[in-house]
Amino acid sequence: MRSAEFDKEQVLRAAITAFVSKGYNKTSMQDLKKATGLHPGSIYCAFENKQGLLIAALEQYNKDRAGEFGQYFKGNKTVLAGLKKYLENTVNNCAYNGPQKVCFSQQALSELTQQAPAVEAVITNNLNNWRDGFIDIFEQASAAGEVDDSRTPIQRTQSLIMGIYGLRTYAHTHSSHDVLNELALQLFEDVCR
Amino acid sequence: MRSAEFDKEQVLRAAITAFVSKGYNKTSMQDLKKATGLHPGSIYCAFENKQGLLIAALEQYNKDRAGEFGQYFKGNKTVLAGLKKYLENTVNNCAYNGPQKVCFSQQALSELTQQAPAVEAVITNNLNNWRDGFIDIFEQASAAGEVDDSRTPIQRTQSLIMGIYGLRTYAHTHSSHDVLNELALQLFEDVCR
DNA sequence: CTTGTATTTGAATGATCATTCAAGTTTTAT
DNA sequence: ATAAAACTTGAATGATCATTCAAATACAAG
Repeated sequence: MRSAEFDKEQVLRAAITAFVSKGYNKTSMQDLKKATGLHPGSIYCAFENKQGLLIAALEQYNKDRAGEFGQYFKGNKTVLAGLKKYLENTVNNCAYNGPQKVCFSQQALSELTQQAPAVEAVITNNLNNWRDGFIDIFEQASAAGEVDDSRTPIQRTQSLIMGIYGLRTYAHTHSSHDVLNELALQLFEDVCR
Repeated sequence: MRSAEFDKEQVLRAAITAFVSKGYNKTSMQDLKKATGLHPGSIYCAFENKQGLLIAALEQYNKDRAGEFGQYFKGNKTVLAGLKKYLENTVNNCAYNGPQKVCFSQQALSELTQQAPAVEAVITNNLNNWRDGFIDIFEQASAAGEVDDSRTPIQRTQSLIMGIYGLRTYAHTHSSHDVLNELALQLFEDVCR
């Protein structure tokens, strides 16, 4: 009996950074060793294999993002003001030149779609949680009369998520902060109209 | 002096299918040999290396898509009717379960962003051509009075492209034909409003 | 302190991969 | 017909990779 010497959250966040910067397939165990400080054997002892580390990292990412999500919807006059802030933050992340530019879940989804069911399951779970958060937001906005009932919270959420996906992909080629801001604002209007 | 024995377009289309089904990194030369019928040496003789084949394939894809693009905007009563058809086709491709589900350019962009400048340049060129096509469409629509001038053709194009990116990504997890259709219709309305 | 158990280490393993190359084949030009 | 040039073949090469493993280390319980 002996407990692990490393801090799991710290290791997983380091792994996330490594995976995001090169993509899953191009990130070698050596890269992960450098990033996490864990030797290959330790990684296998703790996470079974490389894919297990990816799954654990995706789960950590989900946890982190879920916590972040709540922050944007506390202490605002209106629910929609929180959504606007959330979108501004998304734009800033997209326009920022460096790692973490993309969403880890979205990146992994693009790379591993239809290739690793276990990974896809975790990602789908992540995205469903995210979606449920937005549905809740739009239900609140609807109850507060901030949006009318011409579209259901689910419909608005679907359009919003689609828009955010698109915004992130758009940023891959055109990362002008101004254009992205304009697009995000238009998305906000279209979704809340 | 001797001309190549293979049909270049045919080879490149086979390569596209191979790349799309596994992603660039996971597609081995053996996979490409099987898909194209070309031995490794021939591929290197004709395309320099694997990345050269990818670039040639992306250029072929661009050509094919450019031809396809025009088809959707010929013989319609209105310009916007053509756009609607185009979006319907996009939905069908997304909902279709199999290879070619995703856009080759978009897939390669996600996988190789900030890792292969030569590849990124070709993709950016592809996407710029695509964008210019839409700008032209919206200028026609504007001239014909099908859309007002509350937004410029460029702005409408940016929102449309963002939406299509999002639609394709959305389809990765939720490929219900009905939901995608609804999303596409809403996108159409938002962009043409 | 001792023993059992779990983790860590880091080199070894075997597979896979992109690329090269020398020999063979086909075409073109003379 | 002959030679030169270009393409094809497919095995060889060397690098890289995920994974394994045996030895070393550290912890917990008795």
